[in-house]
Amino acid sequence: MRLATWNVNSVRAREERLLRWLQSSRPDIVCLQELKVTEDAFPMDELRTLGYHAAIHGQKTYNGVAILSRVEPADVERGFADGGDDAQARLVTVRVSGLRVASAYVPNGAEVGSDKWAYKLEWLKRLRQWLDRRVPRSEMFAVCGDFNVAPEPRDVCDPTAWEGTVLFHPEARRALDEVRAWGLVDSFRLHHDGPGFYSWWDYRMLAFPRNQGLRIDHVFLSEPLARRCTAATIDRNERKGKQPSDHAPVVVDLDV
DNA sequence: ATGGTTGCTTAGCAA
Repeated sequence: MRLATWNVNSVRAREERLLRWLQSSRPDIVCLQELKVTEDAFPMDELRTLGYHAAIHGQKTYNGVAILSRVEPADVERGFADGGDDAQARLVTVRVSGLRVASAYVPNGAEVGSDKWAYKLEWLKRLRQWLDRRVPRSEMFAVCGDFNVAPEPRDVCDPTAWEGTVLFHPEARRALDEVRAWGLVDSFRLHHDGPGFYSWWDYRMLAFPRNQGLRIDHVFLSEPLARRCTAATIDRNERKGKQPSDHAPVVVDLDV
């Protein structure tokens, strides 16, 4: 089974590329982030033609997440449902093919010290609490998405320059560590050790051709599922060409 | 400190 995550940065702007990529990569399950549309504007008919169902948590203009799957999903859950502020559409969860899968769009945080920064740290804390409350560690579980945090120096093109920014800040890394301490395995690092692997490159300053990126998109797996992960890749090719997203898809293969 | 780019929405925000 092939599982992928991709921040498409507007599903309308990326519709053609998304459809083309689905046909070439043939994933069974795809977590999408930054749809920037409500559910009624989601290109459901086109995706159905390619054989996908979709669980959508949409929002106008900002955010918006979805999970595409070849098998019809069950138990669709939107947001944390923890009694806190769920106004921003950043989390959707399904059960499908014996797995539980979550698509997450962690807040960017704008600027260290801002309200949005506080919201980012709080959101990661709520994600850990949600895992504690809702997901048994024995489950085959994957939480995939744009975490807007690079875990380690090897995940950053220039760690010294990026140190202390919202994407590579000690507090954000600690908050992500707390999420992972639930018992999540970074699938990409099961298969690749070195630096130089990134999933996001700024549109500006020729960041992509210079490979000045960060690895902020992740597929985190529960222990039972991590044991079945046979491959993990970042599809750099999808960042090339006309009108790419600023993020590349991350793809894992699972022996399930 | 600022700028560089893209997307959504209509000059400015978010990333």
